[in-house]
Amino acid sequence: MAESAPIESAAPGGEAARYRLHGVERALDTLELLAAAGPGGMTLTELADRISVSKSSAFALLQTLIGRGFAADSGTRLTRRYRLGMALAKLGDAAEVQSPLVSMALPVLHSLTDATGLTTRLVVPDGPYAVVTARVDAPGTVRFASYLGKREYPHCTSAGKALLAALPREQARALAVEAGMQARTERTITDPDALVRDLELSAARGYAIDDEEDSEGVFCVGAAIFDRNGDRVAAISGTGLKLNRPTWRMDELGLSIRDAADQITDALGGPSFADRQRTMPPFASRPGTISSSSSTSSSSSSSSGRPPASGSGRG
Amino acid sequence: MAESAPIESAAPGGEAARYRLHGVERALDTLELLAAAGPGGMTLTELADRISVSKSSAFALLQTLIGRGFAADSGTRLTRRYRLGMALAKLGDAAEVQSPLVSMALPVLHSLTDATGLTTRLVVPDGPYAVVTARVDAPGTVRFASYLGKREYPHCTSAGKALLAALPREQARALAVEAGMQARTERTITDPDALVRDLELSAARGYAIDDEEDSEGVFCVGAAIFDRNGDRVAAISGTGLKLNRPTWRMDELGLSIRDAADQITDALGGPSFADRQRTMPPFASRPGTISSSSSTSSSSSSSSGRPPASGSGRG
DNA sequence: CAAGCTATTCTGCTATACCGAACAGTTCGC
DNA sequence: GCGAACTGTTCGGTATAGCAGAATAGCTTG
Repeated sequence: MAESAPIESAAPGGEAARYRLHGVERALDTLELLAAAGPGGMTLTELADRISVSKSSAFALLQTLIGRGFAADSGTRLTRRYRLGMALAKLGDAAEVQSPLVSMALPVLHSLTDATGLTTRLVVPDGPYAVVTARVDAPGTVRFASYLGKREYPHCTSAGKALLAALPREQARALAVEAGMQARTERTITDPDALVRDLELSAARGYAIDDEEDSEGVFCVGAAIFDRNGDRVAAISGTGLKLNRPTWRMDELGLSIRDAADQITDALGGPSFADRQRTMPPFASRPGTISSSSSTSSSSSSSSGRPPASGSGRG
Repeated sequence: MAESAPIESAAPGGEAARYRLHGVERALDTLELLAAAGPGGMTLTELADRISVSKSSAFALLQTLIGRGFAADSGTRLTRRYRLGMALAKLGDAAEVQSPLVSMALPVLHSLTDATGLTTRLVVPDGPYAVVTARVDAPGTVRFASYLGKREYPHCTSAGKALLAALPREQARALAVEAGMQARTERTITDPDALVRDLELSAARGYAIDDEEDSEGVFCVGAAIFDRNGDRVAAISGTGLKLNRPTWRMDELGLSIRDAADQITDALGGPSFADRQRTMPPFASRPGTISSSSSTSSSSSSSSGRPPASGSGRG
């Protein structure tokens, strides 16, 4: 309609996506939507609605995905529901192996779980949050519900606090406030000043503790991982039931976690705990400009590793 | 390393591909190619060659995948290599949860590993082979290299033999021969008649044993899982080091594996070991009229496409 | 038995995403 | 130190891939 005017689509917002394939994006949308749908799966019309395409397009999409094992269907014509296919399990497994960070962390997590009996996790920062990237379940007993990709709060989880404690004080405070500092249990720290004091302690000893602050009866301890620039790139944490575990025991576990994190930091060429204590005063405000964000190198979204609208989003 | 022979069986479609989206298929090709590339990843031109598209198309494809976290790149302009992204780990995790079979099997595998100290796996049949679909690593010691999607041989692995032993005699024999019955160690059974005798024993006791037949120093025991039609749909297996483990111990473990498999079979509404012994004589040739292969659903290509000339009999 | 939902099939039009070729860096060979 | 040769990146024209919309078929409900 009207003049085609192929001039500059002038898309408001990010134009970092110059070479983006429309159809492929829809397919990825579909996969993520199916993942979010849970075990129940979704119906075709529901999916077509959510990704804003016609039913016929969604149908073709699903046929393609199913033919390759990336999706699966069940039920009869009227009761049909679509879910993810097992081809993705294979790729997900390969992705973990191919990720340098995960492949280095997994053996450490395994031996940590063997030694302590805790469920251990690797998380990476995403804005204020910590997203679970790898996990090793503890044997026996209950399994903690932590699917990969889960976003944990910064103010009430050990991994979140470990990541915060590796930042300058003001920045850590700002991130925590940004995420809301919502009360999860009676012991959740909801006051920014109290949190800052807790982070100071965490930075000084090299590990953070969540003592039933995120979930009743559950504690966890976490420590950050640093790259060769001294920037925090991840954190590991160990989770267990508070039952029969006195407080002093958590500090003992904290040291194990800190050592394990240092193993990975060392493999990355980063500074050990002792190094960090020496070179950078714990939790201090770093001199100079803090934010440093706006550079927008934009050559490609590769090296930054940060998705366009990640940090401030949330809503 | 070590050409484990069975390469892809990915059905090129040929039929039922009426509503297939080309662009999406290329994206999925890319992902599977990257997965096969291993930790080293691939270069752009290499990938463009393998999927038969121009470099510019492959570039756009990768940009799209990277923008969504489905792929990742590293290195500088000339040293750049592409690999899978961590978004796939999240989806793979979700796919496991959504798969009814896997979600039922995982708790069983966990407790089996807890109880026996073995590394346990869930496999599903794919033609003559058994592909690993879920896995629980044993604590400590060595980890056995078994990525998800690995195809195991029918004639020299416990899971493969357990699946064969759930078929009519002639069909099992044909499948094993089709897969080659290649010698993997000195103890590998390479004679079809000897294998059939071993399968008869396996069917009678309800579990199969691989005693260093696939890998030196490694044993495993496996048992099949049946659906409500009495068809084998999967198998579970436990793997351990032969070291210090006498033969009679393997039979003890076999009973545990068989019981665990029966738990899953029961959840599926299938016949227990005792039921099977009663209704169907072990490893007998079924009368020709039984609709073993052609399952009822199969409306679309949902159930796995089997390679054309597989030994499914009936023509 | 009809109403109302579902997944499928079909067809034409348009914009999508291919290709080929030129550009721009970086690392080799000599 | 220069050029050859390889990488990834950019750009436009063009055919085709894949979109929307409506019509069909199947099942479940009242």
